Amino acid sequence: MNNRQERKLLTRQSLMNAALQWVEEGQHFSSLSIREVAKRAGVVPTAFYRHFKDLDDLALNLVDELSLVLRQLMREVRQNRVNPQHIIRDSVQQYCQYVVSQRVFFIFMSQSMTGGTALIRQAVRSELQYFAKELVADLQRFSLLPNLDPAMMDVLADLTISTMAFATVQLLDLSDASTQSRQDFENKMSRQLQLIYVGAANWKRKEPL
Amino acid sequence: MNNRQERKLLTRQSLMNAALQWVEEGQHFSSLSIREVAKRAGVVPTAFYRHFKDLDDLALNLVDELSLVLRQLMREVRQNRVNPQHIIRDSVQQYCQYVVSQRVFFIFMSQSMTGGTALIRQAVRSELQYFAKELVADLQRFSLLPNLDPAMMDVLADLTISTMAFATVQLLDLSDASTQSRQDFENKMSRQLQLIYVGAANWKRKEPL
DNA sequence: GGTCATGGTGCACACTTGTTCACATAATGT
DNA sequence: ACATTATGTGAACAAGTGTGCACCATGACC
Repeated sequence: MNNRQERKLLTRQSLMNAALQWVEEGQHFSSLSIREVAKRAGVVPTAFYRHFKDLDDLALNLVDELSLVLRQLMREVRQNRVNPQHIIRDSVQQYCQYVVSQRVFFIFMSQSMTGGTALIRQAVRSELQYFAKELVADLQRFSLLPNLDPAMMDVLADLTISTMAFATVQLLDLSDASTQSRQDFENKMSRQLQLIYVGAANWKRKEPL
Repeated sequence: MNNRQERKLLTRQSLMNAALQWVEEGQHFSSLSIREVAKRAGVVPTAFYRHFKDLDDLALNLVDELSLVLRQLMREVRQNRVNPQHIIRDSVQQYCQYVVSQRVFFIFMSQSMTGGTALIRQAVRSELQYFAKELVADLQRFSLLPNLDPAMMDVLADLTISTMAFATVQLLDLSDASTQSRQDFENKMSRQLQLIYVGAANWKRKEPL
């Protein structure tokens, strides 16, 4: 047979995909069992232990995959940036499309933010933090919003991420998948972000607490 | 013995409390079993069926309880409103305090937004919708933000709720419970909401999409 | 006071779960 | 070529799971 490492990575991937399949079917990750994931991966239960200590371990590796997915998302959105007049609307549209195409990862992310072990929540949160940091970097790179001091910049980034994250949950749950309601949703999301950035643009340094 | 109905309500409440206890211990609701909840309620497993069809049924009733908790929260915050100069900061502070005092309900809410059955997610979401509606009503009652048309008013309300919901998740997870980090958190949350409402105040009707 | 419905009990069943252990098989290193 | 070591197998166990059933005690009702 082929290289042994490759074979190992292959079944390992099978296990991770099996877990994702589980959450894609609407089940919660925390109700997944070792036997179930093994069965779906077409492997005997005990083989699981050759790859992961337990399901939390597997989840952490899924977060790593999620991390890659998020980074690619950022790259794509950054590259396709064209007209600065429509940054928000265009970014939102691309974002939504990406979420739909990578649905299962974002479901997993949503579940893990409130679901898993403290460690897993921590891991997901730190991914989002990274996202926020990048956003701040972008805003500074183009010298947008010079009226915001660094602290407010962080607040703005966190708020942006928070809004996107919550919107993502709703988008994933959008039962009516018609083009119309998708469009409505994107409009609403754009409006929300616009509201935030109008606020940022009009922020005065000395705003009281 | 006492009235039979009372007795029934009592064990029913025991079951619901047992479920809450489970999530309070950091477990996810979806990994709760009938036998476990029965054991914690000090009752035999089959007795469960005298009160609920299954665990989803119980969860729905928990959402009803959650509903009451949320309504009381609104009432409290509305009553204690004093200085309009500090509405946001004061409301945030009261809100955070309430979340901490009713911790378990908000954990359950967080879990259920991304966790449970479609039906349960729906139920929780509709509670939040109600919250948003009330917020809009308040804003209109005091004729604040007359520059916003009804559609933008809804956007603003949704955004507010979204921000609060996401912040709640973080607050519940705040490992460091020191007064200092609590204070920092409340400040950040206040800043975020201020940003939003500065945006709302400066919103022009004709803002492009 | 006798009947009945209600809510709780205990047992039973078949099924799933995590984890162990001895074993097979085939790629790898020498 | 041979010994080793990594990966997957299968049986086995004790524990936990949902749920059906017969039962029983007792408050409710006429």
